[in-house]
Amino acid sequence: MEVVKSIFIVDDHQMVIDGLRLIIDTINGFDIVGESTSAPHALDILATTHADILLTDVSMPEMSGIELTRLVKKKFPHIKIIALSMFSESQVVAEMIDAGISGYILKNTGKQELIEALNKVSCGQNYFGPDITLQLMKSFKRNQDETSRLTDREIEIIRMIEQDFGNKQIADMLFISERTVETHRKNILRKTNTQTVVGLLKYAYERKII
Amino acid sequence: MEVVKSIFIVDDHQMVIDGLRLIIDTINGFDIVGESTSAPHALDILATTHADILLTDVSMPEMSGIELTRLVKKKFPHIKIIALSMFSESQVVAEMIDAGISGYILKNTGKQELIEALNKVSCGQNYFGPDITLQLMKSFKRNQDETSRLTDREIEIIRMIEQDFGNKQIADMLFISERTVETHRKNILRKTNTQTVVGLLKYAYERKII
DNA sequence: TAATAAATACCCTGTAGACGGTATTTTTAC
DNA sequence: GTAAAAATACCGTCTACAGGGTATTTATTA
Repeated sequence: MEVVKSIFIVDDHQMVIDGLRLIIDTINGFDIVGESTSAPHALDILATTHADILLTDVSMPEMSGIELTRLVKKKFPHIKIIALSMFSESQVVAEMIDAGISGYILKNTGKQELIEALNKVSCGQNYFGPDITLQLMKSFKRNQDETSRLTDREIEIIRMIEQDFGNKQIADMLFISERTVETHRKNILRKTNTQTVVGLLKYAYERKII
Repeated sequence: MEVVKSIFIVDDHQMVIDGLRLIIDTINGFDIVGESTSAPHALDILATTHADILLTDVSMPEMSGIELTRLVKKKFPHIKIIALSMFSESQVVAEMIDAGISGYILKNTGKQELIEALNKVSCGQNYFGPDITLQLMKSFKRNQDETSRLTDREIEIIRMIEQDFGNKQIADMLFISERTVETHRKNILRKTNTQTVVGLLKYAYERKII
């Protein structure tokens, strides 16, 4: 007898959830046990609902898919997570992988990819669409000599740079030395492979870091 | 016998045009003689259509309301122009006034304002909604010591600064001296009342200059 | 045609920040 | 408990650019 896997869906657009339901209803072996348009809300429900697989959007208003993934993996490590996204930004994909996802699929690809992902993940494997893999390869190549992931502190400082604060001001606000801010700035520019503030901000905007 | 004024509408959203039609149909003394969702297209039609009043959107893809206004005023000086906009950015309003509009109304205000504007403008007067007047007053106060309108060249340079080009590069691309770029940059910062590139770009983004 | 605005150009000064190091403490992870 | 990652900190150099002038040529407009 086949084991039916239970799925929980989180996406801030109800329409997307409905679409996923339609697709999943056509395949055997999976059962949707819950849904939510809000990540924090989903966390609450998951405490009282048994789910094997969590399908979650990446960009959501209250809480990003990355944060949700981290929290779910912490509280319910047995739940496998598949990320759904409109974009294949390698920075985001990398963070999601780091957060513990088992799969990442693009919303604009066909239902076949979703089905394959569900099957793979449900039997313990990972699934990343061809586009994603390609992106990751590129990104890896570009950053093979650089650990390019920005730290929380660095992102915090990027946000302040964007507010047009100088090193002195940032130092005062964070209660750290101006030297430290300089170091952070230096590391940020190196990691993002940019040379000036303007280039950095473009980089940040493109990757939706700020 | 009342003279019926003919109106031409330009807005890239057909929905807005339809809404305006509904409102204008309820009032006497006005007749819609044409419409277009494209500014260049509208210019063509106006050559063969008699219109007294042009209702135009401010932000449109191919050609902005400002450009359209300038061209219409040049080719058909008798046509009175009323600008429609979602925003009351004083910079934009000022440019529209400079271009030769007779009225400026916000899209989110009631139909009463539109009717009043049409009546005022059709008998040779101007009409600017209370919000607009307020904005202009503020702006005037802020810039009374500064001629703050940016020139075309200056905006061109802002766009290049945004692309993260240095003074040297900009100079080369525009075939002018680096000194000239420095002067422009200086004037831009003075006019926009900003100190750094980042501040300038924030200013530009807020006012939708770039 | 006279006046005004815009675009062009040069010079000098001071400083913020980009870029090169090195190094210690704290936090996280295994 | 130890290794790795992140955050902290300092130093020197050098350049791009902000900010202060002044001035000429080229539209534009009255």
